[in-house]
Amino acid sequence: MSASTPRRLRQTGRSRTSLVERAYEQIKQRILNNDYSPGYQALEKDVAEDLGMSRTPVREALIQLKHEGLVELIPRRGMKVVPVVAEDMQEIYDVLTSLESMAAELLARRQPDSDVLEPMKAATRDMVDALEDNDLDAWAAADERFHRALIDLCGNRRLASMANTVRDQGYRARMVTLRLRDKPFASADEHERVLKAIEEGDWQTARDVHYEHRKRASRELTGILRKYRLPQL
Amino acid sequence: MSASTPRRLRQTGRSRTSLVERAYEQIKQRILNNDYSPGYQALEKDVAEDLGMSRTPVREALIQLKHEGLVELIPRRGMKVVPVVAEDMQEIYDVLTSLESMAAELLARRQPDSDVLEPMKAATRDMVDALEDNDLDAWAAADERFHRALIDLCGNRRLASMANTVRDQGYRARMVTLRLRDKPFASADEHERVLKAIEEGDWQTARDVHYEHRKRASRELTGILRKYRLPQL
DNA sequence: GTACTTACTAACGTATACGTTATTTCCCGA
DNA sequence: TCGGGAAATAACGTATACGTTAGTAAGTAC
Repeated sequence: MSASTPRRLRQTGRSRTSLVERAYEQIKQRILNNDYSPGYQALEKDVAEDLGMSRTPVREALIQLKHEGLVELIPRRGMKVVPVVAEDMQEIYDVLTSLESMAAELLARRQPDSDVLEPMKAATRDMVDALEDNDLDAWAAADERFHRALIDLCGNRRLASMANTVRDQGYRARMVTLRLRDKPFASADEHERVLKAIEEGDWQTARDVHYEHRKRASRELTGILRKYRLPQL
Repeated sequence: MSASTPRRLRQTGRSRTSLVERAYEQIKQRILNNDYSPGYQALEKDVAEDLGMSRTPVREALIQLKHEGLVELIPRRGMKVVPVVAEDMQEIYDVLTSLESMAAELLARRQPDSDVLEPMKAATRDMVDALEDNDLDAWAAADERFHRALIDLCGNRRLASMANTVRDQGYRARMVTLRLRDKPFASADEHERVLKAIEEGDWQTARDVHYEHRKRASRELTGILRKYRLPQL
């Protein structure tokens, strides 16, 4: 009523993104940034207030996030940020191994021009540089870029969408374990071997090397989760 | 008002499944059964009337179906059953090849007891019998059961969910092409080889044989789509 | 006759109201 | 004091109302 309560603050007119999209992005960001930690529960109403909108767009965004495995919807208890345990991480990495090695195969089969692969090459170079600078965050970002580029370039949109979804599920765990693991020296080298095979059109090798790359990452990650007894991420 | 218009017909009390779930199942069934053919468009309101409920649960069901790639949601035009063209089928089968061959590998690695594999064995036997009886529908159903069982038994729930989703996307095309292709003699034999490798714990062979199995099916299917110039399925 | 503008219509996006149901708390009895 | 039941509360599921926007058609001007 008073001047301090600006009711009807609705986005009049020029909103390019719907409230559902905004709710989706913001909730997802909060989960990935650990603002909503694993296990965090909140009622639809509270999330809606948090985001300054009504329950409806929040509900629709939550349905999507449920599909992506980031939240669980429990009647009368609201949404819950699903914790990822070691077993989940195993599942996630097995799917990533499967989909990404197929992506490497598909990309290699397409015999892409050298410049098409530039994003992957640049990401790999950045990984080497970041490791020399001892900048783990930069390394992780570059590693993320490599895998994202591989997926984006493979030409299979369904595969890309699924791989991105499942990669997001492991994002928090990768961030947490980043400083608990040994220096990731092997990755850039493996990336270069994948790139070489792709450039040569040797799709079997591209697939097999990437398969081993992800398997190794999986072993490392689940090993750390067990070693440090990390209950959930 | 009159006795012929039973207002408040709402599911009072004992509804075990929510309207959203019912909407989801029914719309999906109609799509897979071709009651809603590829390209079919309908407004939210019309679908809601069709199912005898309001727009809200229909909307929420449609959001899920959009995520599964079965419908597209176009503002002011309602939902559209997404047609699957040859290129989509290639994408679908590449993903299936990837995920299912990983499933075969995972299952083989687990060294399952022989009786665990019984659903897959029974399905394979049924395929042989159906082919002898010249019963293509029974063959397709048994083939479907084999692949579903493989996915269910592999132990990776994320992989299973994704594989099921993408398999549904190809369902209509498989049904349509069932009678356009040569008799599927090879499949049961390939299934038996996968089973043998799984039982022996030879996960590389299980993976590779299943990979080739799906690749072959993919070639056949996309070949038929091109040969018969099937525009969309 | 064609093109542009304007007005009307219809569908969706969002908010909100309402009824149902699950959960929790309190009270009573054993 | 503990357990069970009932009532109250709170959250969700669903329906519906409302406002915005896009699409369409008609009319006018050039």
